[in-house]
Amino acid sequence: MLFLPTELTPVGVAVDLVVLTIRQAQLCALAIKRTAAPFQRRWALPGGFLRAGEDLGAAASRELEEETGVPAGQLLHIEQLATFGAPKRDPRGRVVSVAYLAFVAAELLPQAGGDAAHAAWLGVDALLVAPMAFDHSAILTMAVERTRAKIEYTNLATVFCGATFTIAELRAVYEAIWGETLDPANFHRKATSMPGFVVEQVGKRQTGEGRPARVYTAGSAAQLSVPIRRGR
Amino acid sequence: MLFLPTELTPVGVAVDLVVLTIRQAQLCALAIKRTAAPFQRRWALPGGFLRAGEDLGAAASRELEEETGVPAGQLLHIEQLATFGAPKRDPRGRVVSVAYLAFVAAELLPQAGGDAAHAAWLGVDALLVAPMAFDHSAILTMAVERTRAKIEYTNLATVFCGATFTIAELRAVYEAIWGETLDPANFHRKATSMPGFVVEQVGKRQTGEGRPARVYTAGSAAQLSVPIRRGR
DNA sequence: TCAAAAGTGTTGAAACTACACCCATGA
DNA sequence: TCATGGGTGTAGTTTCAACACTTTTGA
Repeated sequence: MLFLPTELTPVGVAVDLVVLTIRQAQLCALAIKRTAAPFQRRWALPGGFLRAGEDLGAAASRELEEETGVPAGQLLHIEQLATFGAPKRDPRGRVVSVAYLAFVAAELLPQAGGDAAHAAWLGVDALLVAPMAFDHSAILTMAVERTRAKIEYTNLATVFCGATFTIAELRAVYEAIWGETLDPANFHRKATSMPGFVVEQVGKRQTGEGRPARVYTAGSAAQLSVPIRRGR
Repeated sequence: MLFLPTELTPVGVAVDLVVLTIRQAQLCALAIKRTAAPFQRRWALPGGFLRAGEDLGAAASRELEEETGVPAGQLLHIEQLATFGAPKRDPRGRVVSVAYLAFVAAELLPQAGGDAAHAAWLGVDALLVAPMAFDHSAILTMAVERTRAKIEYTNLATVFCGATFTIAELRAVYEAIWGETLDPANFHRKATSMPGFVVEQVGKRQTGEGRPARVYTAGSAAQLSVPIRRGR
């Protein structure tokens, strides 16, 4: 283990982001349409190179704020997903990319699709059938799988809701991410009885027709003692 | 997103390994005693720099074989753990390290402690109380947590056993990794009734006193339909 | 009064824990 | 025959899915 930099091939270190939110009952990811070669006109994940003296997580947070305008904070989750480093993944040179996964509440996002037509929120299923730039389809696939698994045993689904939400809104998050419907009665019982999952607030809210629902905020239990289950 | 290499700080990309096995009913990791500065005489994880044109996973497998003599194959598991890239994690320069987690059956390992005194299998608890080189304590901590969680819902505990094993030997793996005892009767029922977890072989084996036990091999189900549970 | 969504009750099935008990071997 | 660990039986408890039913609102 001799040292830098003589024996080393030049390697670029990049950070790519899978930013997920829920729009129109669909799990959506932020995608950027490439305007230059390689992979011109294909969709790509937002990302960029690591800066001098910058921590990996800091680079990811910086990119997230640049692309969405949302500063790192409470109604937001960001975690490292995996690192992709196949020798030929970028035709221009050797680039190792550390992928991050972020969840953002839709209510925090600017109304429009972003700056011009080159950035868009696209449903992940639609995005995955189109060919994406680089190995970004593989990154997105892994991100969606991780997300589907993670909301089972953590309270991270609450991040997709705003600061306050009803149990039905929280259930809609699970249904959008898993693509299956859940029994409203059983989900309600489970969510409200799980210690630390959600915290009841004063007041009620009506979302369309029917009886108004109680309002909750996210609880403090990051790990759920009993998982929320998908179909078996 | 202009390109390489002008705007980039020189970054070294390394691969570090957490290699786990079970010895004397203890979860043990392979550690290397550093002989040079920095962190001279501290324990470090095995690792090295990524080579030109080499995939990350290939670099990890290569390091694993170099350090343990075990070629990548059946009785072995290796997966990416996480990437560590704090700016000051290596005092000699900027190094981003992709950590991998490997499980090896003890029976595959050479009998002695390895080549000389600078490599050793140490119990993870003992290793974690001593100060390690770089941020390797953090990497090892994450590896142990991942391992403890992962054997709950996958069949990876079988990797720590040899090609064939008894249910009691498999139970001993869980007990070593979790540091708690499990009910032999209930564990036996669960392991043998789980579809695809273990496959019964002809023959029996006696491990010390008592009735000889049936012999099994690992089944094909990577994910267990119902988790093996630790104490709640 | 009706439709719709929120929320509670109930029941039968399944899974789990704890532990009693039998089986097969060596000493 | 005793000690030891392998393996099966079983009873009480807990969890869960399914769905009936009540509550609260707007139209």
